Amino acid sequence: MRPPSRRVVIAGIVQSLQGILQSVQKYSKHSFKRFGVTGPQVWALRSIGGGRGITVGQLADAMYLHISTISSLVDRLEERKLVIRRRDPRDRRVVRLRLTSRGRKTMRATPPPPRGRLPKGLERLNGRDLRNMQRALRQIAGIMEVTESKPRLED
Amino acid sequence: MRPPSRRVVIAGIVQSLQGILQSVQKYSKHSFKRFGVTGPQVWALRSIGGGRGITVGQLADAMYLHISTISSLVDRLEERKLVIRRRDPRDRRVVRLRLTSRGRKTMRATPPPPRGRLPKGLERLNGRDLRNMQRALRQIAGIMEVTESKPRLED
DNA sequence: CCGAATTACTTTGAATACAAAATATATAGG
DNA sequence: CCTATATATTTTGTATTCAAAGTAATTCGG
Repeated sequence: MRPPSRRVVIAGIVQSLQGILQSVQKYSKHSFKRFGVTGPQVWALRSIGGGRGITVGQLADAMYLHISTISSLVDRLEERKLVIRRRDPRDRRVVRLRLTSRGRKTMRATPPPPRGRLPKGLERLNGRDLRNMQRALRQIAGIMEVTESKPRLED
Repeated sequence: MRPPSRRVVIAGIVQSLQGILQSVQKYSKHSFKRFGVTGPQVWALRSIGGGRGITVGQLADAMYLHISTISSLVDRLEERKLVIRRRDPRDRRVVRLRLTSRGRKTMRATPPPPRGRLPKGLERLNGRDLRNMQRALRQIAGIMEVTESKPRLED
């Protein structure tokens, strides 16, 4: 039993990545059918959570998404009475978000979405695996020429 | 100078992955501004290529996308006179796709999109890095619980 | 204190992506 | 032959995503 050829390894890598990209969408559809909320919506509910009034911009940072994406996502959550928008009286440019009781119930009922699950899952890996993973992803990012979006290290 | 903490490494990993996911879209926007075709469109042009009449279903397989996604993508390519749809006379359910001369010109003028660029980029890595990468992506896929979409190894 | 710049968010517009329903054609069974 | 089933594609509907333009509120410089 000889080791897999470079070609096979490369094909496997491309496929894994494709699978990761799609698992996000697959989860989303499945979640919508079962619980009535999509993946990003679940993720947003969890990010808003019990905290008292995360802002739209903070939510965008937390989810690594464009503010306008969050804005329309929140529109839908608000339509479904899962979230409430409230202008901050001190700085009236700011909108603060809170879960309704329905929102909290939905949040508790739905399993965490793939992207939300990742950090916790990584906790269980050892340091060596983590460093390898970081290296690998940086290499991929380099090949795909990612322009470092937001260099915030928060440590 | 102490080594980065686990937290920082994990944050870095999540960010890299997010960056990879987004680089696809970023490239697409950039490509559209510069060349008038988006990433998936470039990828489709290349997949159709010089071959004589790939079908819509085959293109969906090649790009790992849903047929309906391809159908509307081809709509846009056809509107812009980059592609021609032609019903197969033998089996009139089948639609075969070809590039127009404009389509070929556009294909040659645009750089390959991220997802198309990945396999070639990986060629330049050494075996150790490739194996590490495969391991890393499998771990991530495991955490995200990817349901193996299409087990086609083509080797 | 007032205009300019900045900040926070929303709106608009377009592409991508999937699923489900609809359409059209082909094949198989009786 | 004709109906049922299968296959290939399109259509419809919704969500996600980004960028750019627009709106409203705050802050800063003179």
